[in-house]
Parts: sequence; C-alpha cells; structure tokens
Amino acid sequence: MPDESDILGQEQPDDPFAARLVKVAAMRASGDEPYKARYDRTHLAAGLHAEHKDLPAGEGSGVSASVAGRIMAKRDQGKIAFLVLRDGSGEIQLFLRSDALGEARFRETVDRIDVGDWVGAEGEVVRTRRGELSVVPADVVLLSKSLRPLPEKFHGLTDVETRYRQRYVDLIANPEVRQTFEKRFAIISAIRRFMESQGFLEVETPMLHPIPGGAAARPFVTHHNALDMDLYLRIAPELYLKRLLVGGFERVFEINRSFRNEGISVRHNPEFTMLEAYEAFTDLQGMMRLAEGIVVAAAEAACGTLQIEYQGVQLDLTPPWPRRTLVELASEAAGEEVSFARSVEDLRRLCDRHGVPFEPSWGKGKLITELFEKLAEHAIIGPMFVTDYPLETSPLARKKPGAPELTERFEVIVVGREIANAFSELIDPIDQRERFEAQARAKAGGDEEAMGYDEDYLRALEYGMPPAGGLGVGIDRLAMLLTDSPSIRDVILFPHMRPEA
RNA sequence: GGGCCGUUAGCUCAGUUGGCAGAGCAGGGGACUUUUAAUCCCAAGGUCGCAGGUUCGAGACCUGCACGGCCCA
Repeated sequence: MPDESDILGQEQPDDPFAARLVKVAAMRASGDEPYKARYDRTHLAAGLHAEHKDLPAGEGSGVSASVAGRIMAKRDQGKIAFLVLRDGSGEIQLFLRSDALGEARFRETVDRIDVGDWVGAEGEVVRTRRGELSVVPADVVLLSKSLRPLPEKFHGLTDVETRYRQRYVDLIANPEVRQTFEKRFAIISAIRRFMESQGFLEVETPMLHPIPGGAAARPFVTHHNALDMDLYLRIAPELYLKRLLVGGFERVFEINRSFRNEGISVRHNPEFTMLEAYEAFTDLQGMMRLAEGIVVAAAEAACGTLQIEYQGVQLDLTPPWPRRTLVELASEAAGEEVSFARSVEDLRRLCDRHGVPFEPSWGKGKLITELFEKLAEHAIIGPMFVTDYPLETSPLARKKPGAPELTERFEVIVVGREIANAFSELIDPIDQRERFEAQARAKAGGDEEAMGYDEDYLRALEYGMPPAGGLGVGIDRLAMLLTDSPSIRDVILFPHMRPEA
C-alpha cells in the first residue's frame, strides 16, 4: 500500500489509492485540510425534494440551500459537471457550473472530488431541463477524502463474504441493506412501545452469569481476573427476570443479547437478540395474547400489513393463531401415534424408521420432541402455537394438570422456525429442585446443554414467586421474517465470521 | 462433522480440448455547457485464494489447506 511519501514524485498515478493520496497532499500543500471538523448544512436531500416538488424543469427557485453527504456519481462534461450527493435522507444532484464557480475554481473542484468523498455544498436550488432537482453550488467544500474506490455502481457489492465483513461498504453500495436494518430497528422500537403500553417495565439483568441457566445450550466461558473465577456469557436472562417477579415487579421485559457457543448457520449467530417478558398472575393463555400482540406490532411497524410474504410463501399473521399439540403434529407427520403410551424401545424404533438419530440417554420426552422437530416442524407454515411440550425438555415450565409428562408450554412456529417460546412458569420450589436434579444427572451423563443447578434461584422461589407466564421472542428471526431475509446474517449488522483468509 | 459449489484487476464477471490473462465499471490522459449506469478517443491496471503434484507447457487436471455459499447432521 503506497503512502504519501511514496507518491510525492508522481504527478498522476494510475493506482486509485495513490491518485487520491496525491490529491490529499495537494490540498494540504495549499492549506486546505482534507479532513474537516464540521459543516453546517441547512437542508437534507429529502427535504429539498419535498419543498421544491412543484418547481418546473429548467427553472431556478431563487432560494439557496446547503447540503452535505457522500458523492455517489460524477459526470464531468468539461464546463459543467453533475455530482450525485447522498445524505441520510436520500440523494440530491449537485449541478456544478463554471460560470457559477469561476472557470479555474470549477476545474480544481471537479478534479479534486472523487466518487466516495464527503462533500458540503451551498447554492441555489434549481430543476434542470431534464427535470432533476439540483443545487447549483456557489461553494463546494471537500469534508473528508475517500481513498478507496467504491464498488461498481451498477451491480453494487454482491460478494456475500465482503458484504458481511465490510458492512460499511455494503451499506454504501446496497441501499436495500440500509432499509432492512431500518426495519429491524423499527421492529424493536415498536415492540418496546407495545410492551410499555401493556404496563411492562424494561429492565437490565446480568450478562455475566456465575451459573449458566434459562436454556439448553453450551455457554461461552470467560474469566474474572480480580475474583479469579470463571463466568459465563448468558445463554438466557430467564432466571434473573423471574427473580424480579419474586421481588415484586409484576410485568418486566428485557430486549438484549444472549450468547450460545454453538454452530453458525442461516438461523444461528453466536450472539443474538431476544425479548423475554414475564407477567405475574397470568398463564399460557396470557402469553399467547402477548405473543400475538408483539408480532402484530412488529409487522405493522415493518410492513404496514399482516399479510406478508417470506421467501415466496404467503403468510397471514392475523390473530388468533391456530393451536395444535406437539404429540398430535408428530403423530400426523409420522403416520402413526407418537405418544407417551409407547415404550422407549418403541419410540427408538420409530426414530430409526424415520431416520431420526437419537442418543441412548434420551427418555420418551426427548425422543418425542426430536420426532416432532425432525418430521413435523419444518412443514408448519403458521403462525401456529405448538403446545404441550414434554417435561423432559422443559425444566422451567409448569406441569400440565392431568398429564405429568407434559408442560404448559408453547412455541410459535412460522415457516418451520421457532420464533417464540413460552410457559406457564414453574413456581413450585420443590418441583423446580427436582427438575434441576434431573438436569444435573443429564449433565453428569455427558449432556453439555443441560442446565446448571442454580441454588440461589431455588432460594428465590422458596421466598415465593407469584403465578406467572413467561415469553421469549427471537428478535433476529422475527426480523428475518418481516424483512424477507433468508439468513440471520442479513439482519445482524456485523455477523460473526472466521478470521479473513 | 459430511456432501456439493465458489475464490481471476478496486468492483461485477468471461476465460473453449491444457498452449502469450480478457471485458465493463472504477482509476489515469484527452474532448464535451443539461447529465441520470452520460457519451467518445487513448493508455494503463493481475501473487488467477494458498501450498504441493502431473505435464514440454496449468487460471484450467490431481492432492492438501484457507475462506465463503448451499444442503445435510
């Protein structure tokens, strides 16, 4: 990579980077700082288009405006030049004229400015003969010199690896990427407003956990030097939020990152964003209404409608969503009854017959859950509440009355994917202790995703937790759904990547 | 973890049966006073992902590795 000293002797280097360094050096030599401190603008591009929408082609407005942004295109025609300036609101053309700037200054300005530079300009707002609203600058200021050429203007940046690694270039080259993220943040903002409108208080709980809990997942481990102890990046905020119910907060939620030390795929990033909400004195029915309300608020904010299309599939998000039990759906997909009435050996044979791999340590509940996930879940268009998850895989959910092997739990499935998960919360400290003991046995048996035994959480339950419903929503997956994005990496600004080759 | 595919100029892509590395855009020089992917002329631009192998000769064929994508687990 050349630096300024390398190119001082060269007048017109061919290399774009070097050519731009020459311009930087020339500006500095003439006392014009190429990286300025500020620029006071009067207008945004979109504001000018709105204010002057009735200005006829070929006429001047008689009013002056100053704008600032990045130069996206340059069309030099000798005595005039057109620059396309993009700011945060949109684009506005700069119509540089030698008769407005003076011939020498016009030439110097046009030669000095490259596509990619940040520029401020002030002058009369006009509409050209061809109908393009433009600013005819009496003054053009180079605010920040870009040294690297932007991707080709017509095709943009398409290499997905570069798009994810250099999101800043992706955002410059591909305007729809910006729209996707604007939608993502509109979704999150709408969900916050909805939760607050329902009387929920947004809280912050620890991300560094002494005992990983609240989900079945392998954690990231880190180390606190002063305390000389290992800590875990949280896999879920659940157990802390429920401690707050014990403390007397009746409606709380948190929207923030959790971390899971697992594979990366189109649906998994090591750090991801979840909403978790807990409401005292309600149950699974209340969580169904809450889940529907959240998705409706998010869809209206992002899409303005509940009729959406995801990857070619038409979806109607209008509540109420249908409810089916997990065992029912697994049985339909397997073509025979999948139930706790069958023996473990029988369920294993069923797995074999359908090509579903299993571990010898799995009980009926895990086998049935696996059959559902492998045979039925992917085919559900939804949105659908899948209910009655087995107790074996739901260590924090209340038992279903009259069905001791099942829990009062649902997942919301849309286009074959889990986007939300909820229970009537397990508030019985004696039952919870037994569940933790079962998890501890599974962990001892080699299950690295089994939940840790959290004695302080049990102590909290022993003080008494009110009846409650709890809900988790995968914000990244919801954003994928509402922005029609095929990969989670499309809705995470800086997705995790291996180091560059 | 397995299978398949990809990696060529800053970007987007060609590259035939193994025979001198190509185009457009961007960048450089020139022309142009209403352009919209401006247009026209000229010149320049390469560690063909990396390392081996086969061959008189490899961007292409073989092996390994790296990174990425898709599918499966």
